[in-house]
Amino acid sequence: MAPRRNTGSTGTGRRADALSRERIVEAAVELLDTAGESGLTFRVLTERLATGAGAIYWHVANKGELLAAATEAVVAAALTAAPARAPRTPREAVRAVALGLYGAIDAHPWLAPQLAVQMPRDPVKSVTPRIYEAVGRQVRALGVPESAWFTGTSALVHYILGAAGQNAANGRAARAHVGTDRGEFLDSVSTAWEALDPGEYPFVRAVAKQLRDHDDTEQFLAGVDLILAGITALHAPGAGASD
Amino acid sequence: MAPRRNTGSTGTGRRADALSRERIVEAAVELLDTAGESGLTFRVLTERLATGAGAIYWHVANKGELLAAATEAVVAAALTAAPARAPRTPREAVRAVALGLYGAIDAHPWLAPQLAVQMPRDPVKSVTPRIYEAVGRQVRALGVPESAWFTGTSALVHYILGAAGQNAANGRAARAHVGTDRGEFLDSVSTAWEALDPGEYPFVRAVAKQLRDHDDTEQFLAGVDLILAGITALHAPGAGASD
DNA sequence: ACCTGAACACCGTTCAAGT
DNA sequence: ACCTGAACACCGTTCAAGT
Repeated sequence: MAPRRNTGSTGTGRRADALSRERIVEAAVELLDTAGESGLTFRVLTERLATGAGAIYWHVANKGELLAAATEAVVAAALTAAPARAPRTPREAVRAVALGLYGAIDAHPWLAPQLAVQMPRDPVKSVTPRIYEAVGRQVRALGVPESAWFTGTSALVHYILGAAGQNAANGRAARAHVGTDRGEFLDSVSTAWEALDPGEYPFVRAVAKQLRDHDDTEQFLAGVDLILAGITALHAPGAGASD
Repeated sequence: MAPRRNTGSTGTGRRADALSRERIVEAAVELLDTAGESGLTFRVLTERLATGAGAIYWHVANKGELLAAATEAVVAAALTAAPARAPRTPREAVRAVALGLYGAIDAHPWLAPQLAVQMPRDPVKSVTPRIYEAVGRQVRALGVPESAWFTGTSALVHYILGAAGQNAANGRAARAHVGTDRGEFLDSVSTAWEALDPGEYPFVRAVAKQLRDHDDTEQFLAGVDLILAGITALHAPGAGASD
């Protein structure tokens, strides 16, 4: 049963700190950021907001809806934020949007699984069209034929979500090893890869040192460039290749 | 505390249906496939295997380890399975590996979030090196310089996981709408996209019909081809472009 | 209209006890 | 060495009752 929502004017004074869907979502994001997905609990949310469980359920149908709202709030903010430097070419514009999403997922690691699950769940109201619109506009600006728009955009979106998700999980894994930062963590993985069986894992051993030396963000952008190069190589023989 | 494991010879006759880590993992996969991730519960696992909870905990440290073991079993099988037609070129070989992973995630939708979380968690024993090895060997066979191996391989892996994850979530979402198959589901999404605000979502509206008409697997392979084209465009001016 | 908080059904995990 | 099953702490959700 869907809960009733704030239907508008309650007439007179509400307390300044009155409970609202907005405040609940805000508190949820804070909790997710500081304590991770398993840290978001109706009990601690209840304490933080100094209410009862029922109060939250009056504003929000269930935990899934709360997670969806938290996801949408954070992604909307990330897509709205202007890039540090105004992009001068379509390629730069694609990179900027990609970096914006990558950064948001890096800052809020709980976003990654959430986006994967939620994007198709409600593909209309949810965050999906926003992401496709933001990325797709820049693909269109590349000057490739319309038939290439959808393929190029969804390839980019899938790559961005996949790469950012792995990066976020890397951060979680690094944090799990006490006293280890991301660099040391990748270092130890690289060492372990070098020790794998040469017969079974020749390739992994060969790239182990590239894993050690790589910079996450650079690597991410290199992947974006690969897809961009593919888009312009398969389409648009003349235009759009400048940068 | 890590549980003790089966240390080997118990001497004499065990029951033919004796509990074992293998049987537990097998039952877990079955449960995940039929009931989804939320369907895997120690209680129903306990019933299915006709034991007590403690028995399972003797073989498996906790639920996370059980999920990791289930993931590895399924992915290993998918990577080992020979493709229907022997690939004749490096590009075909990349496509075959990509399709294998895509198909495994499509058949076992719970794999997608599991892979995202688990790959970095134990990047040595776990499934990660297997996937990188399988994909990377074919990238190497493309004939591009060694400096391009890692970037190209991780771009492909991230894309594959991202795309397969979205596809799996699409399936879940479609199944959630009663009496709706994947095609009807995408149809309704496409219609909804066409109804979005023209000022805010011009791009999404423009590609709505391509969303309706597309074939999931074709679309996935088109993305793989985009990355392959990018790899050969940015590297290997001479070799590797035949197909 | 909005909130309280006890109660319910369910979950992963532990552990003394058995064989 | 391997298994039993009651018990524990915790979770999301409901709902009669208050204001």
